[in-house]
Amino acid sequence: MDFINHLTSNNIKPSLQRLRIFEYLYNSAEHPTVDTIYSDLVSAIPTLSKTTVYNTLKLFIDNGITSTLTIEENEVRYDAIMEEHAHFKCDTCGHIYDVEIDISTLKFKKIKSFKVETTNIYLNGKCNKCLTN
Amino acid sequence: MDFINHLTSNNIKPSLQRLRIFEYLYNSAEHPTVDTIYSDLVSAIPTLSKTTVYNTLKLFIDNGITSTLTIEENEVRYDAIMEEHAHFKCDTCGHIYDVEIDISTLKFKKIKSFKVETTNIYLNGKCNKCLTN
DNA sequence: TATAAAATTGTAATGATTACAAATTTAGAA
DNA sequence: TTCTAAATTTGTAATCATTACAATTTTATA
Ligand SMILES: [Mn+2]
Ligand SMILES: [Mn+2]
Ligand SMILES: [Zn+2]
Ligand SMILES: [Zn+2]
Repeated sequence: MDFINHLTSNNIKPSLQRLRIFEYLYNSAEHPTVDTIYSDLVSAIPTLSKTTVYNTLKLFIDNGITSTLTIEENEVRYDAIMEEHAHFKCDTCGHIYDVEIDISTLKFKKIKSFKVETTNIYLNGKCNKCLTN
Repeated sequence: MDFINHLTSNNIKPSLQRLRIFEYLYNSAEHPTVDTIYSDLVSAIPTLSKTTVYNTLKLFIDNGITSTLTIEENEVRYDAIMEEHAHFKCDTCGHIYDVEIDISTLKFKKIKSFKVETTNIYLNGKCNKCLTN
């Protein structure tokens, strides 16, 4: 993944902050919150402001290279993987897993006349790690 | 629907406030927010406090007769229909529709070893009303 | 270099939710 | 019925994530 090119080709000027934030988000499997992103990056960018993290994520979202996850109310999480997938949150360890899903298998009744643009699927339960412990 | 019996059989003493809040929620198709619930009921119960609305909804959730909807971040919505169904939010008119869905048709890859306990499905798009206008 | 635009930063404001203690209501014993 | 304790409701203050906004810094370009 060429991050500079990815930002540039999505009309985002690749400043240091934007690059680091996107790299972090893309490489993290954690679907981090703003606080986590800020905490983990502030040592590498000592001048970083939390406002910049908010601003930057909003920019990413507006330009279609990041999406939000509200699997749990009161905590917004961010995801730089834009390919269609669902999310599974383990009630025990709290980890959020990506789940591959074929949305075409979803059979809705009675909404043929609606135009569905996005589909969000959130699962809760116990992951295999927690089940075998 | 016998509301008093519904509350009682779920270990909730049916006070006036609890009854009115549950009735309102059950009869509303709007998936209302705390603010809407409070605003719409305060004329009928002039002493009603917003804290009571929060407390009561938490009680309903803990006792399994209400669930939350976080289809949009920054606004929590409530639903007294506990039968499995998905939600569709129209981007144009903002209305949230119930959508019948057969979750058994969902085909996940690679999570056979996970134990899925709840499934939340949120759709966004345009409803037929807004499409034909 | 000089200037304007863009980006970043820090602080204050907002708004939803929660904490908590006081007031009121309810239920049961005497 | 009257008294007392528990349950419920209420109002206010605290918390915390997010947003607004103005000041500062950086970048681009003439
Ligand atoms: Mn993901
Ligand atoms: Mn519903
Ligand atoms: Zn787990
Ligand atoms: Zn509509």
